[in-house]
Amino acid sequence: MEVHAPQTTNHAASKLVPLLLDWFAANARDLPWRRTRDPYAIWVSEIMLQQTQVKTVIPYWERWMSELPTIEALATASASKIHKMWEGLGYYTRVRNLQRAAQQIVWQHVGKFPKKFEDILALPGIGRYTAGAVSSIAFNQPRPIVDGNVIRVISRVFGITTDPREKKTNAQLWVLAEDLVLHAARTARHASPCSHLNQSLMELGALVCTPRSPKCDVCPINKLCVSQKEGLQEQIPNLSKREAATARRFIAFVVQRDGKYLVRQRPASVVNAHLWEFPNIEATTARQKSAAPFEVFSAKPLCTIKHSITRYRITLEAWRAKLDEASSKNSGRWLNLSQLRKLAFASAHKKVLAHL
DNA sequence: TAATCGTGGAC
DNA sequence: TGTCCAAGATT
Repeated sequence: MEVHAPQTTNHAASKLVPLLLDWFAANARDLPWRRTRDPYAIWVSEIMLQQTQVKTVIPYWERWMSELPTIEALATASASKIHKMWEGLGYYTRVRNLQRAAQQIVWQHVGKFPKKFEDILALPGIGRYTAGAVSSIAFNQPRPIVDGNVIRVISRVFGITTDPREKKTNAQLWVLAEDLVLHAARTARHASPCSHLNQSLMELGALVCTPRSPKCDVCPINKLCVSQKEGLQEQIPNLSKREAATARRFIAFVVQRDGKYLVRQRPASVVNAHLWEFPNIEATTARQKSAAPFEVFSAKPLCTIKHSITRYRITLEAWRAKLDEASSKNSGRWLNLSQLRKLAFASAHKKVLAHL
């Protein structure tokens, strides 16, 4: 077999790949989705893991695979069920795209998860990273991946000091990641080399090559690492700083009548779309105060929840309140506690619910 | 392209 | 305790 790989990085790849594969074989965590090669199960794990820590995902993934063990089961599940199963994970568009993709697989691929990279990439909610992850992990195909871990590991090893989010630098990272996985594909010493090479980069980033205080002394590739040699571990990756968070305050109204509470479902195309909440308004200055159809009657708030959504630091005060019948327009539903607990609530409002 | 989308872990 | 940020995708 003739292989025409770029000369520049092939040398580095030939040294890095065996070190990474050996390290992964000895140090990989026993994560539940690593006990299967079912592409559906691996796909679900990848969607859940987007911007979400492993520790958080594990119980969600276990529950999901128990309740919705097949693509067919997901494709036909109710919207309320999939939202409830995702409750607390955040980025709720993910779960709707997951189901849309399952339905697309049923129509277009006879219910069987596609193996062709372009078909995987065409599914809703699957971008370049996730397509590469499922291709390599489930099917051992030599497709590169670049996630937050890989950005850190590769940019440190190769001493890349430019911002990895810049187009040019990002493209460079994908090329380097591809060099590595292509080299792994030619390695006969390990089973599933593409799967394990890609996972080794992420695992190394998660366990050793961490954002702060990387454990360079136990790193399997420290002798090849430019950052380690030059002491640039804390400078790389060179990410620009985030915008400072903005404070916002919301008032939620807990209205009770005959053992039932008034709740509403958030509309599409807003934060926490489709999730349930107690009626609320954003607190503004007294001068601009908007007329709320509620009259607060308790002297103290029921509870005060502090949380953050993207770049907003939010304080949510929940008050017992009466409905102003004159101005109320039947916006919401009256449900008892048992019924409320079956709905998917936005996280802050779920905490309010816990106080009732 | 840059902004947006959630939440909780970790230090 | 505030800050960063975690197996990104979409618009």
